[in-house]
Amino acid sequence: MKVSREQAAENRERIVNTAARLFREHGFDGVGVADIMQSAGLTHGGFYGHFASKDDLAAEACARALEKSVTRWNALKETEGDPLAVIVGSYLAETHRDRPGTGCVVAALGSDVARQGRGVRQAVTKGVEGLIDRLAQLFPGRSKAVKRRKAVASFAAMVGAVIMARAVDDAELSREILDAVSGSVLPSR
Amino acid sequence: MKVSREQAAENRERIVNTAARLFREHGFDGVGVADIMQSAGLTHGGFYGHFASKDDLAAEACARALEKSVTRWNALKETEGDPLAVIVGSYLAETHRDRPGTGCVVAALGSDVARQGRGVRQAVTKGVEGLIDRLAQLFPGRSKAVKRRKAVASFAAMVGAVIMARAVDDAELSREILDAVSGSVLPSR
DNA sequence: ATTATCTATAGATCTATAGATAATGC
DNA sequence: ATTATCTATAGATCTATAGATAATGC
Repeated sequence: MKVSREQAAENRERIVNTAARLFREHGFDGVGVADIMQSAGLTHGGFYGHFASKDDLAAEACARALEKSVTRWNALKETEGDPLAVIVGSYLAETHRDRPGTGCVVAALGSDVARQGRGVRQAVTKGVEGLIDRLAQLFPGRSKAVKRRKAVASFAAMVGAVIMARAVDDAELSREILDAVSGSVLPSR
Repeated sequence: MKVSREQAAENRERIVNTAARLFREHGFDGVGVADIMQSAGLTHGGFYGHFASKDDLAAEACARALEKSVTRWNALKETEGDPLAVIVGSYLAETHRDRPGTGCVVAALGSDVARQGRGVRQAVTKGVEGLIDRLAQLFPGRSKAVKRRKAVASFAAMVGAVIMARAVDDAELSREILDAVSGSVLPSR
C-alpha cells in the first residue's frame, strides 16, 4: 500500500502532531510508538520510514508544540484587552490545566525534559527562549533587562502553577494556586 | 535467608529511601522494581513481601521525601540570617538544581505526578500543603490570607524555576531563571 | 512453625528491524 | 524501479507471582 509523496508528507505531519498531543497527555514513557501510529491511523512498522527513533520524534513533537504556543501568544496579543493579562489569563485558566494535550509543553513535560536526550532539551530551550521573548515585550520596565527579568520570573511562576495545579488532588488548592500566581504576575489589574 | 524482624524493617526503610532517590533522579518510569531492590542490596523477588505494588512504593517514597523537605525547612529556619532568604536561597541554588535525587519531589517529578495514581497524588498534595504552611509563616503581610497567598505564588515560582533550570540545555539561561525568581520572591533583599 | 528473602519464570509490553506488498513516479 | 506502508518478529525489559530456602521467634 504505497501512497503519494504528498500523502506521505501529510502522514508524517499527522504523526508529529499526534505525538505532540499524546506525549503531553501521557508523558514520553506513557505512550509507545505503536500507540502513536495507531492514533495517527497507521501501522507500527511504518514509523521508522519517517523517523530514526522515538527520541527523534519526541524532539520534533516538542519543537512543533512550542512553535504553536509562540504562534498562539502572538495571536492573543492582537485580541482586545490588555495583551499581557490575556496571555497570562489563558495560561493560568482551568481550561489549560485540564487539557495538557493541547497546552504548553513546559507545563506538561517540564520535569521529564531534564531526563531526555539532547534533541528534546534543545527544542525546549529554543521554545522557552521564544516564549520569554514574547512575554518580555509586554512587561513594563525601564530597560530591556528589567522587562526580561520580569518575563523570566513570571513564566517560571506560570509553569510552576500549572504543574502544581495539575499535580494536587484537591480542586480548591488547585484553583488557589492558579489564582495566587495570576495575582502576583498581574499585580495592579 | 531469613532475617530478623528488626532487620526486615530496616530493609523496608532502605527500599523506601532508595526509591525516593531513584524516582527523583530518573522518573517513576525510568527505574524498575529490580533496579530499586538491587540498589537497596536486595533481590527483585523480595520486593512484594514489603509492598503490594510499585505504585504503593511510589506513594510512600513521595510521602517520605516530602516529609524530609518539610523537616529540612524547619531546620533551615533555625539557622542564622533571614529564614525566608535562607530557605528560598537553598531551594534556588545550583546545588539543588544539580541534585534532584535529594531535592524537592515537586520539582523532580512535578509534571509526572498528575499522571500517577491516587496514592502518589495524595502524598504530594499533603506535602505541598506542608511546605506552603511553613513558607506562609515567614512572609510579611497584614493577614494570614495575604501571607498564604504570597507563599503559594512564591512556591509555584520556585518549583517552576528549578524545573525549567533543569530542563534547558543552556547554562546561562538556567542560571538566569534561578536568579530572576530569587529576585522576585525576595524583592527587597 | 513462621516468615523474610531468593531463584526462576510467566505474561505483557516496548523499540527497532527484516522482508513482503502494492501503488507512485520516472 | 522506487518507496511508503504493512505484517511479523527479534530481543530487551518490566511488573508480578510461585515455590524453594533458611534463619528467626515462639
